[in-house]
Amino acid sequence: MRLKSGGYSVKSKVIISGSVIEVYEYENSVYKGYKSNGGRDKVADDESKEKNRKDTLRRARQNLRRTVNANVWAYGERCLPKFLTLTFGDNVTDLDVAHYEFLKFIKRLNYLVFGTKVANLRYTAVPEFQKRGAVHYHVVLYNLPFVESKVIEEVWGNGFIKINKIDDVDNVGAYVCKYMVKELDDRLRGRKCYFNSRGLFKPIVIEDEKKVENIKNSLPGEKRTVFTVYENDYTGITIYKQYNLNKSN
DNA sequence: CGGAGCGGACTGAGCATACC
DNA sequence: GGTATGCTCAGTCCGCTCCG
Repeated sequence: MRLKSGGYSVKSKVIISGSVIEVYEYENSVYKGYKSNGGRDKVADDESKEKNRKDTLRRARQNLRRTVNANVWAYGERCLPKFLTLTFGDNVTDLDVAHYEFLKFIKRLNYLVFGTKVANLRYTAVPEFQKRGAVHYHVVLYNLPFVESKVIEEVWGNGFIKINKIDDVDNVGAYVCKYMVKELDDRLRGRKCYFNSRGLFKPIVIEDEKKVENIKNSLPGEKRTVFTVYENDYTGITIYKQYNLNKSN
């Protein structure tokens, strides 16, 4: 349905992130492509701020999950995805210092593996504060060929590392999200709570009514992992279903 | 010399935020 | 659920240093 503002309305939506397929069905049509006066022109009060932060964190987690699922296992048999945990030996608590070291590490590892300064390494990283206050990183490497963990530890050079291949996790995105800070930490206020390399695959969003219908009809019921109904101020009663084609029965 | 790695300048993608 | 805004930071290019 076209709207006079040039926008259109959507009743249902499908988002495909790798093997994970999400289906949204809205009670109220959702308008897209219209002009709104969103944006910022004043500072929110404390109560709104709290709400905004929770919103931000929820969305960040959602985007993180989708991005990871859209990229994991997307780079062929020879570059299977790996989990990497980077820990600082020294008690590095400053995010700027940590990020700086992290970026240098990515550059070195990229150079070692691909023999070029062009950034080929594809990754997603989530910083986390440990109990002792030190920063450490959970990284998903999407296209790293086999490298001995001893070598990676040398390249890191800031402490110890742990690397695992990812094989028996159905929903890697959800798994990584667990590492993302639960409550938005003050130390991460206004900062990125995860970051990606450029050039990653993006989740595919389908809004065309016929295509959505076709997909809905072809989804195998036994692969459904989530079914929830919730109410939202803007979409009304919303039905959410999630399928994972990797789900083992 | 040449490989490895750092860092500065520039640029644009995308994250956090605010509001509908 | 959506969009708009602001701005940080990741990628690129490339020159420099260090060190064998």
